[in-house]
Amino acid sequence: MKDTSAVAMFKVKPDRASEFLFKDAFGDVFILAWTTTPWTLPSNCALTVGPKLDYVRVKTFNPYTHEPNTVVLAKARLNAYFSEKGKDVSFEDYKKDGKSIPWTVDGEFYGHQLEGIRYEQLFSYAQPTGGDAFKVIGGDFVTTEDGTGVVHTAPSFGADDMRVARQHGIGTLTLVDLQGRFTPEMGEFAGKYVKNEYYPAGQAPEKSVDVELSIRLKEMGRAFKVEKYEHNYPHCWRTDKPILYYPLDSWFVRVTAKKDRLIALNKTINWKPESTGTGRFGNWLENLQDWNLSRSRYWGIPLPIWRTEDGDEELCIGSLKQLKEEIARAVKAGVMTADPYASFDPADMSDANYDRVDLHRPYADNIVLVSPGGKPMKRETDLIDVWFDSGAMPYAQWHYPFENEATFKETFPADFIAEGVDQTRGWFYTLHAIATLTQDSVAYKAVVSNGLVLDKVGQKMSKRLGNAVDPFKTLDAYGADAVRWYMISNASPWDNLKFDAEGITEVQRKFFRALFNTYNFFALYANIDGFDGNGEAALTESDRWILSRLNSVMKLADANYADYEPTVAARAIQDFVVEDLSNWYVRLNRRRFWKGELGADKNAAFQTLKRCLEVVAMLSAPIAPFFTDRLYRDLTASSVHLSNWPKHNEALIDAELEARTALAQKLTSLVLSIRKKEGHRVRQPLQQMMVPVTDATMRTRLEAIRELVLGEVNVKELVILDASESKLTKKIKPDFKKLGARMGKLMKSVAAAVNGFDQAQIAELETKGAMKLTVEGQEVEVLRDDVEISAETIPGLSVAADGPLTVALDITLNDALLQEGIARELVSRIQTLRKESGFEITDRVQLHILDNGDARFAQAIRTHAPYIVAETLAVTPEDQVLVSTLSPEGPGIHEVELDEVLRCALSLVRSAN
RNA sequence: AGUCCUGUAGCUCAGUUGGUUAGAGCGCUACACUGAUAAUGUAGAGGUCCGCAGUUCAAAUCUGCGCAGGACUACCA
Repeated sequence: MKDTSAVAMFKVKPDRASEFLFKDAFGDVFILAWTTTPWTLPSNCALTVGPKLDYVRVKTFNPYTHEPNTVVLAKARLNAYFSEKGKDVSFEDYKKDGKSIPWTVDGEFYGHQLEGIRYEQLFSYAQPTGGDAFKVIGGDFVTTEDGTGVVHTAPSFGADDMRVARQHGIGTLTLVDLQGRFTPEMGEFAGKYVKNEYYPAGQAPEKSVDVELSIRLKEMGRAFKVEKYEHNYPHCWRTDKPILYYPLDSWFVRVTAKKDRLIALNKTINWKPESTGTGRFGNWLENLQDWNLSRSRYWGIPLPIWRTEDGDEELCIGSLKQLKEEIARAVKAGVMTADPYASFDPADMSDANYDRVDLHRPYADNIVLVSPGGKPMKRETDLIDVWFDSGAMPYAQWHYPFENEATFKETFPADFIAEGVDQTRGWFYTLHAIATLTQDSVAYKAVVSNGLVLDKVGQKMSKRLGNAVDPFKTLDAYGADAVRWYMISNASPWDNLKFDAEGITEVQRKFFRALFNTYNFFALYANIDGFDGNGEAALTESDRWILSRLNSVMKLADANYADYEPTVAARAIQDFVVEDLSNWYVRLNRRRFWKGELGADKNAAFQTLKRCLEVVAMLSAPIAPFFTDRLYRDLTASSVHLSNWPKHNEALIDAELEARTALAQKLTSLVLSIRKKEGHRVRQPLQQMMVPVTDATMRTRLEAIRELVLGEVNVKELVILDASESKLTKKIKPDFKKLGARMGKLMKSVAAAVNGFDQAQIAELETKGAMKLTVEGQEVEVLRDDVEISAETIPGLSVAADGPLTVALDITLNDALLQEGIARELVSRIQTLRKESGFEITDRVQLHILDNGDARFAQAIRTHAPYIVAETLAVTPEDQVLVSTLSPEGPGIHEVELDEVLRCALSLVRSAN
C-alpha cells in the first residue's frame, strides 16, 4: 500500500557526547530518521543506529524552510536524499527553491560514536515513563537498505523497538488508545484515528493524521523529505484493515528457562520428515521466546490468577478444590457474600458434579479472593491462549492429575500425532512445551507433519480460486478406499500432493481390480471344488515363491508402517498384488485351480492363494479399511480389523528362489521379445532356446527354472551353453566402481582400453584372471573381477539380451511343431466359442471337426486329439473328433480361422452328460 | 527478511556409500494375446535430471551461488 512517509529531523542537544557534530556546524544539527508511520512520531523515545555502520555529517539547507542545517545519516544512504547536482555547490548559489540544494559532506564516523547523544523531543504532547528517553542507542537490526540508517524508535509500536529500548533502559510513551485513536494528551489530534481505515465508512477525514503530522513537521522546519511510499504493511486477514501494534500487559510462561530440555527432548522425537524436526521446529526452539498466554476475549478459559489491586500479592489457583478453599476464606473475610460453587463437591469426579460449575469467563470474574494480607484479590481479566488447551489435551482428556493416573501413565506419551506442517508453532509446540514443563517428557514419540493437498497443477486449493476439490463428492464418486489408497501410495504424507482424480481411477483399475479379480478367480474355483481351507497340500516351487514374496512384502510393509512410511508400504503391497500375485502366480498356476480333482496339488494352490489374499487384506487394511474388510470376511468370515497384525516368517523367505524367479521372468520377457521380432506367436511351439552362462550360480538357477520358462514361452528345450563355447562372441564392460577406485585418474584411459579388447583379449583375461596394460605410460593390472564379460551373440540364431543375460532362440519349424501349433490354435478357438456360446466353465461338450482336406491339419488333429479333448472338456471319443461330415446340421456349427490360410468347420454343442 | 521443503519423460513418482545406456507406472503409437482380467505381453517415440560455477578420473547424487513453486515465522523504521 502507499502511505505518507516522512524523514523527520531530530535536533541534537549540544553536550560532550555530541561535541564533534557541532564543530563548524552549518546551522542547527539534526539526526535524520525515516518513518512510514508518522503517527508514531509523537510517541518517539529514542533513535537507533547501527553501531558498525558508517555515518556522515552533511551541511545543507532545509528543503522546505531553506534554513542552513547540518544533518546526520548513514553514508550508504547519501544518494537517496542528495542529488549529485548539488554536491559541493557553493552555498551562496542556493536559490531557496528546494531544487538543486547544495550539500557537502563534512565528517564521517561510526554509528557507535553517535550512541549516547541526546536530542530534543520532536512533539512534546507528553513525556515517556519508565526510563530514559530521547537518546541515540545502538541496534544490530538497523540496515541501510532504505531510510536513513537511523531508526525512529517508538517502543510502543514495534517488537524490535521495544526490545532495543528495553536493552538501553529507554521508557515508553503510548499516545494511541486501544481503539487506534490518539489519546487526550495529543491536543488537536486527540480522538483522531491514526489510520483512516479505522473510521466508519464515509467518515474518514480528507487528510490522514500521517499527512497532518507531516505538514506540521514541514512548518516546524523538522521535515527533510515527505513523500508517498509504497510498502507492505501487515493487514488483518478478516477486515483487511491495517494492523496496529500495541503494548499490552501480558502473562507469559517462562519456557525459555527450560529451553535446553525442550531441545534435548525434541531430539528424541521421530519427525516425519526429519528435516521439519531439526530444521523448522528445531530452529524455532533454538530461538525460543517466552510463551505469551494472555488473550483478550470476553468468553473463554480464564487465567487462574488473582491479584491485589497494588499487585503486591497474587495467587495462582491449581484446582477447584483449592479455589473453593480460597472462596471459603474470602467469604469468611467478607469480600464475597457466598460460594457460587457451593453445590460442587471436590471429591466427586462425576460429570453431574462438574456440570454444576462453570469456570469460564465471564463467570469466573465474579470471584474475589482474599490475600494473606487481608486485601481483596481480583482475577486477572485475560484469558488463556486456546493453544494451551490443545497442548494440555493429553492430561485434560483424562482429567489428570485429579484422577485416572494409571490410564494416563499408560497412554502417555503418545506413539504418534499427525497434523499439518503449519502446526509447527501451534499444536506441535504446545504439546511439547507443556509435556516438557510438567512431565519432563515428550508428549509424542513420533510426529507426522502432513503436507498440503494441491490441485493437479500444483496450486494451493482455495475457495477463491475455485480449484478446491469437494472431498465428499470425491468420496461418493470413487469410494473412500480408492481415494485413500491413491493419496497414500502417490506421495508421502509430508510431501505436497498434486490431487488428480485420474490418479484415483488408475488406482481402482490397477490395484483394486487386480485384487478383486484375483479373489473372484479364487472364489470361483474354490466354490466349484468345495475347498474348505483344509486338506493335505504339496507346495510347488511357485507356491513357495509367492509365499516367499508374500513374506518379504510383509516384512517390508511392517517395517515401513512402523517407521511411519506408509507410502513405501502401500507401493510394495500394490506391486505384489499386481505383478507377483495377479500377473505371474495366478496366470502361471491357473490350470492347477480348475484341472482335475481336489488333491494335494490343488489344495496347495488354493491354500497358497488364500493365504496371499488374507495377508494382503490385513496389510492393506490400514489404508483401505472397507474393501479389505469385505475381502477378509469373504475369505474367513471374520473382520480384518479384529485380526492380529501379520508377522512375516523369515523361514519362508527364500532369497535364492526369488532371485531365480526374477531370472525366469526376465528370460521369458526376452524370449517373447524374440518371438515378437520373428513373428512367431506364443501358441506355436519352438524347438530350442539357448542361454550362455558365465558362472555356476547362473547355471544352477537356470536348471531350476527350466520347466517354468519352457512352459511359459512354449519352447521344447533349454540348452545351457558354457561360456567357453567358441561360437559365442562376447562383450566386455569395465566395472567403473571397482576399477575406478583402483585406477583413479587413469580410469578414462583404462576404460577405453578395456572397451577396445578383441575376442582374443577377452578370452585371455577370462582364462588368466588378470591382464597387464600400459596406459599413459604406466603399467596397470586389470583383474577378471574388474570387468563384466557377457555373451553378445550366438551366430546364426535370433538373440536378445538384457544386461549380462543373453538368450538365443531357434526358430526353425518342423511338421511336428507345426501340428502342435495347429492343435493349440484349435483349442484356443474352441475355448473362445465355448465362452461365446454361453457355456459354463464346467460344461461338457460334443466336439467334431470337419476334415478340410489339408493333410497336415488332419494329422495334427489325430495326433493331438487327447490334448484337444481334455482342454476343451469334450466328451467326444478321441478317434471321433475328426469327421468327414458334420451332422446334425444345426446351431453348433462354426467356421473358424486358424491362421491366414488355414480354416476349418466344427460343431460344438453342450453335452447332456 | 529468515528457516524449511520441492524441482528427474506430457503426467505421477523411484533413483542405494558419487560409477558410465537415468528407471517404473499412466498416457501416446504399433503389434500380439485374451476361458480370471475394461487385464496382460512386446516394441517404439518421449530427458540440457531447474540453471550456473566448483570439487572429482567420474555428479541426477557432494559444495556454493542463483531461479521457480510451496510452507511457516518475523518484520519492514
